Formats: sequence, C-alpha cells, structure tokens
Amino acid sequence: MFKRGTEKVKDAAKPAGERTRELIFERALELFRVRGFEETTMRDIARAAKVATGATYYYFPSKEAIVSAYYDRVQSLHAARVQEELSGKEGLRARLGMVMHTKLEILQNDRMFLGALFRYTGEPGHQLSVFGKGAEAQRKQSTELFRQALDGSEVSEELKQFLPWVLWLAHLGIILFFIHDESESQAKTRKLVDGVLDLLTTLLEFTNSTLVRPFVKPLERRLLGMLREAGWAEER
Amino acid sequence: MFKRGTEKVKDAAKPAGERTRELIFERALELFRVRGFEETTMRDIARAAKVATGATYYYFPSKEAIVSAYYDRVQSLHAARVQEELSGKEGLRARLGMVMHTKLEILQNDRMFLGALFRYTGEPGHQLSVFGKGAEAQRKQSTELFRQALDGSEVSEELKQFLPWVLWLAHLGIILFFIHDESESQAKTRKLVDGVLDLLTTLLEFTNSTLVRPFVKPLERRLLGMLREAGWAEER
DNA sequence: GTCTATAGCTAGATAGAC
DNA sequence: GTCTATCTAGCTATAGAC
Repeated sequence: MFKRGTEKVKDAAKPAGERTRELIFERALELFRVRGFEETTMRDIARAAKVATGATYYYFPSKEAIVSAYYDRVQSLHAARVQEELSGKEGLRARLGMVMHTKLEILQNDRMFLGALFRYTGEPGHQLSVFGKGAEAQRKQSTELFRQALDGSEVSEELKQFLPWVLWLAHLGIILFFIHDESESQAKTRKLVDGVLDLLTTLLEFTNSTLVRPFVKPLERRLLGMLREAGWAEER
Repeated sequence: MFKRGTEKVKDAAKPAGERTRELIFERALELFRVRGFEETTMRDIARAAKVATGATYYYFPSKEAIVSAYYDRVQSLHAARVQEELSGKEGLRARLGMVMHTKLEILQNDRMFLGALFRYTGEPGHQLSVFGKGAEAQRKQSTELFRQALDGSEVSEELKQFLPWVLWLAHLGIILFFIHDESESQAKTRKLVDGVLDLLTTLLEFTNSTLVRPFVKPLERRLLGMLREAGWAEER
C-alpha cells in the first residue's frame, strides 16, 4: 500500500494540494460557525486561508460545495460512530435512537450553516440537490446505517425493504426541524426524536401482534408496491 | 363600494401602479416558464416589461419575491377551486383527492421554477422560508383547505386537530416529488397521491373499527401531545 | 406615490497567465 | 496549483420627472 515513489518525509501521505484544500476547508468552517454562511464571502475564506479566491474555486466549485464537503465528513464521522456503538446495543428502539441522536450531536454546533444543504432541494438537475443524482452515494450510505440499525429486530420482510428509506427521509425532516429549533440545546428536537421513535416501535409491535397481523400484512404490501412505483425502497 | 372620487373610466378599478406591477409580474412568469428561474435576470424582466430595473425592485424586493407572489396567486386560485368543488363532493377520499389534484393542476406548467420556493427552507430567519414567519399566513390558509375537506367525515377530535397540518406537510412533500417527477404528465405523482390517500382512508377506517379503537385512541392522544410540544397542530 | 435613468456596490464565479 | 484580472447579476442609491 505505498504511494507512488516520490514521497516526501514531511506530511508523507499528503501532497501539497491536499494540504491547501484542507486549509481552505477548515478556515471556511470556522468562518461559517462564527459569522454564518451567508455573511461569509469566498474572498473572506481565501483571505483567511492566505490563498487567492481562484484557489478556493479550484478546490470547491461553489460556496455550497464547501458545506457539502462538510456534510461528507459528517456522514463518515456518523458512520464510524454508529459502527462503534451499534455492536453492543440491543433492541430496535435503542439502536434507532442512537443513530438519530449521534447524528444530531455531530451537527450540534453547525446548525447556523446547515441550511445551505437544503438550498437546491427543489432543483432536480442541480449537483447539490438532496434528492438529485449528485447525492445518490450519500443517500445510499445514510440509508445503510438505518438498515444496520434494523438488523436483528423482528421486522417483516416488506418493512425491511422500505423502512430504511423512510427513516432516512424522516431524519432529513428532523434535521430541518433541528435547524429551526431555538429551544435550549435543541431540547425540542430531542423530544421529537424520542416521541417519534416511541410511537414507531409501539406501532411496529402492534402490527406484529397476531390480532391485527393478517390485516396489516396486505397494507404493508400495498405500501411497498407504492413506494417502489415512486422509485423508492431500493435506490435503483 | 366606490373608490375615492377621482376614478377614470378606463381601467376604473386599477390605478396605474397596479397595472405596471401586473405587467412586470406576467412578463416575469413568461420568462421563468421559457428560460427557467435561474437563467432569467432582473434586467431581462425589466426589459420585457419595458420598465427600468428600478421599477421591478420597486414592486418586488427580490427575484424570489416574484415567485412568492406567484404562489400567493396559486393559493387563491386553489382556494376558489376548492370552495367551488367541495360543496357537491361527498366522502373523505374524494374530497381530499380533489384538493390535492386541483393543486397539482394549477402548478402543472410551472414546475420549472417552483424550486425557487424551497430555496430558503433551511433558513429560519428568512422572509421567504416555507417554515418561517413570513409564510405563516399562507400556511394557515392552506391548512384551512384541508380542514374543510375533513368536514363531515368521521374523524376523531384528536385527529381533526393535527390532520390538516400533517396533510399540508405531506402536500409540500408531494409538490417536491412533483418537481422532480419526469414521468409523462407527472403520472407518477398522480399515482402517489392516490396511493397515499387510499392508504390513509383505509387506515382511518381501520382505526375507527371497534376492534382496535380502544388501542388506537391513546396513540392518537400521544401523537397529538407530541405534535403540540413540537409547536404544531395549532399555529400559535 | 409612480416611475426613469444611471451609476455603483458586492460577491459568486471564471479565464488565462505563470 | 495558484494568482490576478475580469465578468455577471442581484441589489442599492440617487436625483429627478410627473
């Protein structure tokens, strides 16, 4: 696993370009946190990183792209965190709760500029649209975490096929709520997450009870069929 | 009902300013439809309406504000349409279907620039955020339509208190889906709407059945309490 | 209050030289 | 890969006509 021959001893693994990129990236995030996304200009970022504005655009095609890169990092932090904590955790409620709450913990200090992630939600063609082509890999990775959280729980085959996707969608909604939540430490969002999960697990148990199962089963089938037609419950 | 004294015979009801405003408005929408929102500049709009750029800003504080004004008109068209068709319509399923589908009909030709409505979704303070202060009146008006559609149907008191809000939220999601839907005449969106409504009415009937009602009732209570804490199920 | 004309600011984004 | 110069477009400001 060696990089090709001409390695420097100092910062061996990282070519100069990579270091510049990270410098710009970190300075940008600092500014976003202090001043907000809108109020921070690309010129500010370049100045803070001691490079020309052109250099910033060399690494990030737009200001939003920086936030997008930030979100990539969030995802990978989150994935690591989930892998780590999921192994010991028993019970669907606790597992899902962990996934949701760790995500919020990671985002906690950056609510100010998270809104930029949603800017192109309504523009299908855009590279940075949450529902667009450009975010496909991210969506897949994120739904995968929810799928893992479902592992080992007694959930029907039908549900297993679309529940991760629904949870991902719900988690997007929660992040939006989180952004708008001005309560102390975003306690309202935490309560909402717990409430939703409590309700969900109660419902799942309910649908698994022999009393209503025969009735619920065809409903799950219909729901699955519907979501498939809509192009969900399987990213291609 | 007379305007104050000095009325002109020609275009009696409309002062000159109102006509200019409408001219700018209509020209802008034409350009948005043909070229798209992003590609249309304020200078283009002014030129097309044969006014100075300043005049455009005199009537609309921003480019997005034009789309926002467009959406105001959509709402009022929709409200009129719903009033008209709701009176004769029986049955919850049919009534809700009408509300949803008429909305989509009104939006049908303008999918190209609807995305601009969602641009500030993640920015709480912004005047044009869907969930912000500035859209409160619009939200109220829109949820009111869903409330009316529920009139006369057998829905529990608990559900009546938050179902309109949930339906409004779902309808936002549907519009997003609609924007991204490239199927012929957006047939997929139509199917999704029907599927969701079929499922919803099935579920409502189910929850009303004497078999499960005792179990479902407390769940509805919990859900209502949860949504209230989150600040919903009653705009203020 | 309703506009024109014009000039200028700001900041995102790009082109091309080195 | 990095810089300087430049472009573009949203937006503001102003002064004046009606």
